[in-house]
Amino acid sequence: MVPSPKKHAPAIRDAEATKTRILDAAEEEFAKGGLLGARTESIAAKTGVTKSMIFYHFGDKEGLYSAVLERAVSQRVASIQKTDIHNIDPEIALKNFVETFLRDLSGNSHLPAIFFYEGIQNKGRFYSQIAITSLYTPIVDILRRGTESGKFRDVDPLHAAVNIVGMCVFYYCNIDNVKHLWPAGTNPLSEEMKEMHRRMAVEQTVASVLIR
Amino acid sequence: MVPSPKKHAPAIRDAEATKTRILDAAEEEFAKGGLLGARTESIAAKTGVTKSMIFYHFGDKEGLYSAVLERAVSQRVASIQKTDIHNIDPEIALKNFVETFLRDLSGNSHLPAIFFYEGIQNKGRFYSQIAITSLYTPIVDILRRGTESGKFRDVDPLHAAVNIVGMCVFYYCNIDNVKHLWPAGTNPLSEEMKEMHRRMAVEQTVASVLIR
DNA sequence: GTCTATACGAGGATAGAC
DNA sequence: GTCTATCCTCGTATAGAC
Repeated sequence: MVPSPKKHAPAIRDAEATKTRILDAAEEEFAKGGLLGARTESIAAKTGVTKSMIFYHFGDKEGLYSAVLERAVSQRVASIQKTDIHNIDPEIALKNFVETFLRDLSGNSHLPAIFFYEGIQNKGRFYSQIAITSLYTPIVDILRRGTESGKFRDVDPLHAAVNIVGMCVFYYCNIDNVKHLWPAGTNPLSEEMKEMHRRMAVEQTVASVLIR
Repeated sequence: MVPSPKKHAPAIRDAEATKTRILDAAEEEFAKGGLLGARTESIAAKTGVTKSMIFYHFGDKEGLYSAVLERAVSQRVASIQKTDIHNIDPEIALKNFVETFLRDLSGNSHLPAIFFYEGIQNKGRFYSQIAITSLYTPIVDILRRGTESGKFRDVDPLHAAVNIVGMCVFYYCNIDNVKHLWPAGTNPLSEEMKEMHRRMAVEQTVASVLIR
């Protein structure tokens, strides 16, 4: 008796679910290698579908990439809008913003690397213009208010904002690099470590601009 | 009369000079795309020699990559050894270290991106273990001394050090991303801008850990 | 909507002339 | 030590069956 050629069980036919699964896997892969380094093959493998599905749903690799960025940015924007950054006290506003930003990152730690890659590899060709504005503008505004009110030092708000973001995201961008600083076995993405990083980053951010 | 087939004038035969030119071009290329994204072809083009020369002199792409990292790290180490980081006053030591680090970077602004890539793409497989130690150990030591002496806040020295490095290098890692924050035409790598960044980063670094 | 099979281009690496 | 020509693998993308 001829054994029926066992093919892959064609998974449940649910376009939206498949798209989401692909997006999640892609996010992970793009975070590792950027648009250039990501392999559609390995995204497919992670997702559990075939490569063709990626092209079916997203056209081409760049289409998938754009979709990932788009989803990420809209989440960011939504989160910012829920945050109280217009508090009269600029110190509280700054604290709120950074705190929320870091909580978002600890929930999805792939994003810093993705946007980093986007800037360096593609020079922001795809999206980061918007992402940048939505991230930096609030910080710059808060810093200006802080300086005017006399609570913050007389910093250059643009440079200060860039440096603050750097302080917040570097840890997540460099996990595999910096993890060797801690004893072997320490998980830099454990809740404890992420919370510790958040606490330190918030403290240092505020201290870095406050009048002393 | 038959025109002699004009070939490329085989450049001056100077192995060392050629190797250096290749290394310089490679540094630039690796800074843009990391080991994965760099194209031997375009390194060769920048250098003005053919692809084969790369393989002749460095064996393969990874060999070239290692050579670039090696050169960079040895420069870093040499620079650190010339810096007064053992000053009795931890504030001065920290200022010295960061100031020197940033001056080095402004002289070769490719390095942050290269080491960033190395960490994220190759997980430090090639070199950064050493690079990391040579960079972070001094900072951590200074922070410990500062906390013990009561001049610095009671920070977690490892997290604080990571955040400080992030504050210093982020600007250089993200030039093409953040440059849109300034008026069009502003050159983020001009001496004025680099100096401004250095001043702000030093100030913020010190303020971020100092008792207030 | 999902799979298999395959075309095709890009890029790392080698062979061999000069 | 440098160049030209070529090989071969890998990875994006498409065609077509189910």
